[in-house]
Order: sequence, then C-alpha cells, then structure tokens
Amino acid sequence: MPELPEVEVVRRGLDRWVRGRTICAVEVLHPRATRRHEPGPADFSSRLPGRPIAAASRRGKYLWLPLAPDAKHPDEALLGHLGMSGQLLVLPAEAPDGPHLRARIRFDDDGPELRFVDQRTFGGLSLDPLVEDGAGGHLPLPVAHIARDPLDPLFDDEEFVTRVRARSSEIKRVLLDQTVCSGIGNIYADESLWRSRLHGGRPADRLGRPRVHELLGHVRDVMIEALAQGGTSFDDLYVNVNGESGYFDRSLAAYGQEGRPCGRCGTPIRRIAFMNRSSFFCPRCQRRSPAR
DNA sequence: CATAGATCCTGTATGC
DNA sequence: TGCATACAGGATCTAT
Repeated sequence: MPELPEVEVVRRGLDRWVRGRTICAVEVLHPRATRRHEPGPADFSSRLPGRPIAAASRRGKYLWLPLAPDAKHPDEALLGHLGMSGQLLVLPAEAPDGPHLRARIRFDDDGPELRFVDQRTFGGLSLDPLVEDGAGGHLPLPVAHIARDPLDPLFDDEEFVTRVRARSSEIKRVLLDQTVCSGIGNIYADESLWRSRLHGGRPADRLGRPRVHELLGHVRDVMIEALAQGGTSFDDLYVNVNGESGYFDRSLAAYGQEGRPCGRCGTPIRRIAFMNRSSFFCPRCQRRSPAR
C-alpha cells in the first residue's frame, strides 16, 4: 500500500519523466477516477490540454503536478492520490492497456504517456487551484488541511509532540491522522510502534514528551530506510508503485508478521483488529499497560 | 470541537 | 466445484 516512501518514489519518477512536458489529450475511463474533481470528468479532460507541467510535488501521500500559469490560467495543479492500489505509470503510447486503467494523459511530444491504474478505485485525480501554504510555497486546495510530513524540512518536531500529547485517542489512531502528521499508513505505524516498544492502544496524552520524540524518530527512520530500498527497485521508464513485488521484501519487523518471532524477544507477533484493519505487535515488548 | 465508527471499492484468499 | 465471506486500508463522512 502506498505510504510516504512509495509516493515519494513515484514523485521522483514523475519529476524525471513528466516535468516540462505539455499535456495534449486526457481520457477518463472510469468515473471514480475523477470523483473528487467536482465539475466532472468532461471538465477534467477539457481543461488540461495545452498546459505544461512545471514540477512534481508531494505532501504526505498526496502528489501533484503544478501547471505552468499563463495569462488565461491561474495557479492550479493536477492532483493525485494513489489510495490503496493506485499506480501512475509512464509507458510508451503503443504499450497495451493493462487491466484497471482509469485515466490516460498524452503529451504533445508524442513521448511516453501517463496512465493512472487503480484496481480498488480509492485513488483519484483532480484539477485544483493552488493556495499559499503560509511559508512561501503553494499547495492544492484539497491538501491545505494536511499536515507536513516528517521528511519535510519545515516539519516542526516540537509542535508534533505537543499536538500528539493533546489527544486522548489511542496513539496509533493519532499517528494515522493526516492532520497531525502526514504520510504514515498502517504499515509504518505498526513498524514505528514496534521500534518504540509502544502498544498502539496507549492513550496519546499519557505518553511523556521524550517517548513521543523517540516515536517520531522511529517514524522518520523507517520511512528513510524504506525510501532507500524503494529507490533501487524501479527501472527508468516505469514510474511505479509495485505494491506486490517491489516492496514486500522490505524488512518488516511487525507488519504482516503474525505468528513469527519478534526480532527482539522471540515472542510470536500478534494480530488484532483495530479501526477496521489489522494491527501487528509484539505482546511482550509492546504492553498496553506500561510496566511499573 | 474532539472523538469514534462506518463507508467507499474489487481482486484474492479462505471456508463450508 | 461453487458460492459466500473475509480481507486489504486511506480518506471522508456521519453520529455522538
């Protein structure tokens, strides 16, 4: 599932293969692909041709391609979210359409095209105005409420710790709240909690500042490590989140490891249902009630 | 306002 | 074999 490191790999691919090119044709093949674009798929398709792509940007799990502004067009961006199963592929125009192709973007240089492929259709594309981010930058309007991510140079560690400790919810839920800190999904939440020896069910407001600082450090570490691995498994003409093969060899200590021995103490990793999904943890290293 | 839970979706895996 | 069910889960919506 694409979380911050996977999305960053895609962003880098888009920056390399799509930035500077001018869109010439857009096809929407599934209505859900543009459901977040309020004016509808026809409007989405008709407003993009002729617009050059100026950059490839990201905050948390959101990706966007700022479009070069001109006299007729204000600052706006092609915004994308991969959801659970979305892929943005750069492929030769003659490559056959694979299954679950939801949208196609062609360029006026007749080079490789951009395809949005999404089996479970939780992802989507839209065209949105850019607004100021309060620090001299811009971001798409639907992303304005999303917090900076831990790899953002302007991420404020002290503010994060304060905001986490202001919440009475379980710490895992707070980690997954994209308005507190963006980019963390179920996998990296479990991995960070395991490294921190924290049970995801611990109330956030009962953790001391040093504990939350340490947790943030582990969040950052696990993301940087995953990014370093992800950067190697892609070939050039293929901008891909290969949810199955590319990243499943990540060295996961907790996520998906039910029944396998904890890397620290050997106790079998347990799986419990939480927030309509699974949580994996070591029942010995990660106690719900802290030892006295 | 903060919080918790339901909901969207479809291919794959599992159970009877 | 075939059908039904569980599962994967990010973001948003609704209810309290």
